[in-house]
Amino acid sequence: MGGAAIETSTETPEISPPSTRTRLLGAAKDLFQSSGFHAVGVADILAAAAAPKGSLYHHFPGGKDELGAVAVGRIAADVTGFIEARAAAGAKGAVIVGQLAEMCARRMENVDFRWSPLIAAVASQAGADTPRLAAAVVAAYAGWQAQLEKVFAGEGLAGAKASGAAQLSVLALEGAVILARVQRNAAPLRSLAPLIAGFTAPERP
Amino acid sequence: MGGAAIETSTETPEISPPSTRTRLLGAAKDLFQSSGFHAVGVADILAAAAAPKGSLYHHFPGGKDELGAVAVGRIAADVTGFIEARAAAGAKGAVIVGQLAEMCARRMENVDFRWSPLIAAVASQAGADTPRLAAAVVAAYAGWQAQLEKVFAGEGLAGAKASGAAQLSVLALEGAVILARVQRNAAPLRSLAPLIAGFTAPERP
DNA sequence: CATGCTATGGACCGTTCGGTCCAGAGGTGC
DNA sequence: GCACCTCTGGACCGAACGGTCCATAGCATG
Repeated sequence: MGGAAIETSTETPEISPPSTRTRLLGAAKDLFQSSGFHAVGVADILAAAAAPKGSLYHHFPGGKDELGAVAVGRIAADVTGFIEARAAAGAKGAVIVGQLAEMCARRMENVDFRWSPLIAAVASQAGADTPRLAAAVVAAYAGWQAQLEKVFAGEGLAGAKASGAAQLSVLALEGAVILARVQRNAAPLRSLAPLIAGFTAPERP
Repeated sequence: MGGAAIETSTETPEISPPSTRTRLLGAAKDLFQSSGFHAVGVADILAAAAAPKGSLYHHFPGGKDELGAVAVGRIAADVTGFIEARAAAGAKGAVIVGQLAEMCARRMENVDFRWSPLIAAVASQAGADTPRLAAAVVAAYAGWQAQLEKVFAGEGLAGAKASGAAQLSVLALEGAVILARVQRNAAPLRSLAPLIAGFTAPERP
């Protein structure tokens, strides 16, 4: 394990070793998105990350729950970053959602629909026994929605309308991902862009 | 593989013992919708149904997988029946979807969002290790979509448009259920009716 | 009554689960 | 050198998992 490289790209204000912890998170992200939370065992994550058990519980004393929560946070941050970048580039909200959907579609097609982006697969499994995971999921959805709402508002939609459009975007994306995965067909994802565009179009006379 | 002829065995075709098999199915339906597939153990189902283990594997030799598949078939049939009834009564597609959403909203509010209708919670967990469950989920979505498509077509929408509207209805319902559950707020569900209505409104001249 | 079949009641099984514990490697400051 | 700390490696654990097995209860038949 080369310890020379230092990645400061992530948060963790303290000294942050890039190696094991990062690999654990990467493996967790990938596996949770592939199979959901309950279907993945810590042994699977450990194997994928080539890490021993002790390391996991050293870096994540909260165990699987905490690992899942942080992983969801990372996934959410990926999406958040994408939205932010596109918004900064001046893209309209409907376009951003369309690009997000197209990205999801491509990635799912590439792996034969054995994996799905976003967190729908995890969202429906967070319960009282996994408080941190549940909180992370709530935060992720709230974050996306708030961000999109700002974008929509920025392009002139009235408050309630912007909020509704943001909510619709998130729910449609998650629903489309589920449907696409089950049907092994990206069509639902590709139907989103015109839908959002229509919803956010200026009022009809 | 296509059709996925899941034997839903509608309503006790033989001598009807209202007993063990029915209780098992009811418990399975409820628990899977509450917590998803992997999070529920057969012991939980057994306890909720007050049935011994032997009975489960007598009635469902395929084990948990088969039980889940049949349970999903029942859930799907419930919804199918509702759509059929409303359609027969002459309701428009958009209205039916709105009523479905409102029904979901009410039920989720009643149990403080600890339970969700439909099968989103199960859909994202069906994998290669649960072939029957996966097939049942596919069949459920396909069934709803086909049924709604027929309703939309019946009220004058062109083929592609009717198909799109049906797909949108299903994906939006599932997405809204997930979002509503996570946020503990039925607002996403209540935003659906106008959305579908707008989408299926007659083309502007 | 004897037979045969379905359904039930649990004891029991091997596996896998998430989690704990501790010995020690490797670095850093005194 | 020594003490101290973070991090790694993996043996180990009790509990829970899904599933098998069989004795037998109930109830139709011959």
